[in-house]
Amino acid sequence: MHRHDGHDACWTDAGDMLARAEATCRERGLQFTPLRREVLEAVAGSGKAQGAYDIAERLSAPGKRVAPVSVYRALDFLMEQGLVHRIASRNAFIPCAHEHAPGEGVIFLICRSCGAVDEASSADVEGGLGRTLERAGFTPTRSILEVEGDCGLCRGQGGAP
Amino acid sequence: MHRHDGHDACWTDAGDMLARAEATCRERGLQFTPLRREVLEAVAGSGKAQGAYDIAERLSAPGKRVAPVSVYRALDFLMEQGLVHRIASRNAFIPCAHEHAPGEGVIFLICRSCGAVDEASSADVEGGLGRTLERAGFTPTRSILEVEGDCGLCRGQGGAP
DNA sequence: GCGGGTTTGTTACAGTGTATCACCGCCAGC
DNA sequence: GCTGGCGGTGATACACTGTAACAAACCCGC
Repeated sequence: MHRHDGHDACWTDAGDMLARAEATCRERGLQFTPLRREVLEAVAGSGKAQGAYDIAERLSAPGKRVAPVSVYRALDFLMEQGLVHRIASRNAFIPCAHEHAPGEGVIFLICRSCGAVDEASSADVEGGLGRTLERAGFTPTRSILEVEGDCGLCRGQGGAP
Repeated sequence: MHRHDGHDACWTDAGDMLARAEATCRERGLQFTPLRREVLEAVAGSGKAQGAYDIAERLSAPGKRVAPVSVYRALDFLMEQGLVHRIASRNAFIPCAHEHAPGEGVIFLICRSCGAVDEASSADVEGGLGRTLERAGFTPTRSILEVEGDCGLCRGQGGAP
């Protein structure tokens, strides 16, 4: 399981992630274009989940506007490649913190104080969910599990920094 | 656990639900106003999850417009009372199909063919999730668990009706 | 009746996401 | 070299989702 080691060092190194993204795309014969790289950097640049419009604003500069629609396209691509996750309860995006086994479920732990999003996984939860779905006669294709609360660091500090 | 017994009879009787809503509000000293009743009926009237704007449109008639903002307020109230659930992955709302034990987690099973949303709960999943969160040092306040897939009926029929 | 709280109506607006078309760059094939 | 296709990007417009702010109506106890 992935654990916080500090509010600003929550994610794996940005360099690692970019290298992994590049490798993944090359391997699959897909283009890791400058825009896609910048969007991934922007998503990873903050410890928090980023909205598409936040990303667009962050990438825009006087004389170089990045439209939200471009950001959405890049995000769609990055999500398809499993490099970025979408947080449905926030309409926001986070970089994928690690490689997932194919089909492995992810649990998002969203801190309501500092806004950081941690990823966890649990065979325990998955097993229980699988059994529950089977009992219900339901064949899953995708599942979303998001938990809001207080991360250990924030609780220790008694609130947001 | 709640089970489908047909595409059009998925929910508990609308009458039951309205009676329950009325009782809940009376018991808590809250008003079950005509608007709130209509919104609850509209949410329950279709087997599918309804968007707020769909509900507004459905409640509007020539000469009597119901604005989305009013629907949102009614939905907020109904959600606070636990009479309606929000499906984060769809930005849509469904009636609560049964009484939940306080603090009990709910699993939403969303059929991608027929759009019906079933509710399930599982002590198994909750236990596993609780242990996982504890290991992560995370204190939960709210959790969302939504599974998309094919319900038994649709899979049996090989698709949407 | 009056004051105060709650509910609803109305308008305006912010935020989120998609459709559509045009343009560019690249590369295979002639 | 030219051309035609294809994926990526830019740009505009638009639909959908949700909230803020204020006014009017309503209800209830005094």
